[in-house]
Amino acid sequence: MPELPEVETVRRGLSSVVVANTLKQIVVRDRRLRWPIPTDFEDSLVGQTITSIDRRSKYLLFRLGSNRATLLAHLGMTGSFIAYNANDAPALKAHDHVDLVFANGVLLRYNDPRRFGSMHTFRGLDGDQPLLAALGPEPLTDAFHAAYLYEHTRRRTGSIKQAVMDNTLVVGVGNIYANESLFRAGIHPNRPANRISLVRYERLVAEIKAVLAEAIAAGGSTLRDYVNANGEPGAFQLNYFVYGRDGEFCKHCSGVLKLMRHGGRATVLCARCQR
DNA sequence: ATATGAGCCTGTATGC
DNA sequence: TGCATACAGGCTCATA
Repeated sequence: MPELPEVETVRRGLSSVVVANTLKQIVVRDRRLRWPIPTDFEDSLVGQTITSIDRRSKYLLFRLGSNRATLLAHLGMTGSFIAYNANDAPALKAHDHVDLVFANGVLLRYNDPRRFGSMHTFRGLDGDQPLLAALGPEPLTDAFHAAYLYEHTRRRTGSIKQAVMDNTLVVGVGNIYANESLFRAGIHPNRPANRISLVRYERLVAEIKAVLAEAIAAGGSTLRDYVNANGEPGAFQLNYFVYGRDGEFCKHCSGVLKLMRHGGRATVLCARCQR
């Protein structure tokens, strides 16, 4: 399940193979993603050159050369982009929904069993895109800092776990990294967001940045589906303190890790280390 | 502004 | 062995 580190790893891998290359052919086998792939999708891409790939939250933004447009893609829960040589690409598998074929022989294949991902092109500013307009700051930039988080949680009585996963507050912190950063910061996931001091927010922000940066450095986490642009898994799952470890021992105090739920999402915590 | 829950979707794991 | 069920959970949308 790609979160920010996984999407960033994909972005880097894809950039090295498609930037400065021109799209020759688009094959859409199934338009039914999170939203249907628009019928003008293929025409808006053929002949376009990728100038760069950016990331905003967990969205990939393929910048197109001549018409100042952008291909906006989201991997959802189970989406993957894998780069092949068009000559020796493997046989089609289930859920290979889209192929992007480049003039230099690169084939980008999008596979997404659960079809929670999305893909469409747009022209104009990112901020005019409804999917991007309301997003909070990027966690790895200076715009995301303790005072910001403190100020924007003064009226939030809901749990800190749900707050850090709210994309209007900060983007890119999914369930896994929310669990990990709260453990690392020693904050109980149930704690109301407006009952956390600025000092503790400084710790939390530092841990969110650290865990995301470490995960990117490890090539992301692979639990089941995630692979990078070369089809390879990440390694950060080996460094989890709490996620998926309920019933096991806390790596700090050896207490037994507890399972609870926030908004239907699994939360794992150490009740002794997190207050 | 904040909070909650439904719904999207299929593969995998579990229980009977 | 089959079948039913729960779960995984990022995201948007509707509702309060």
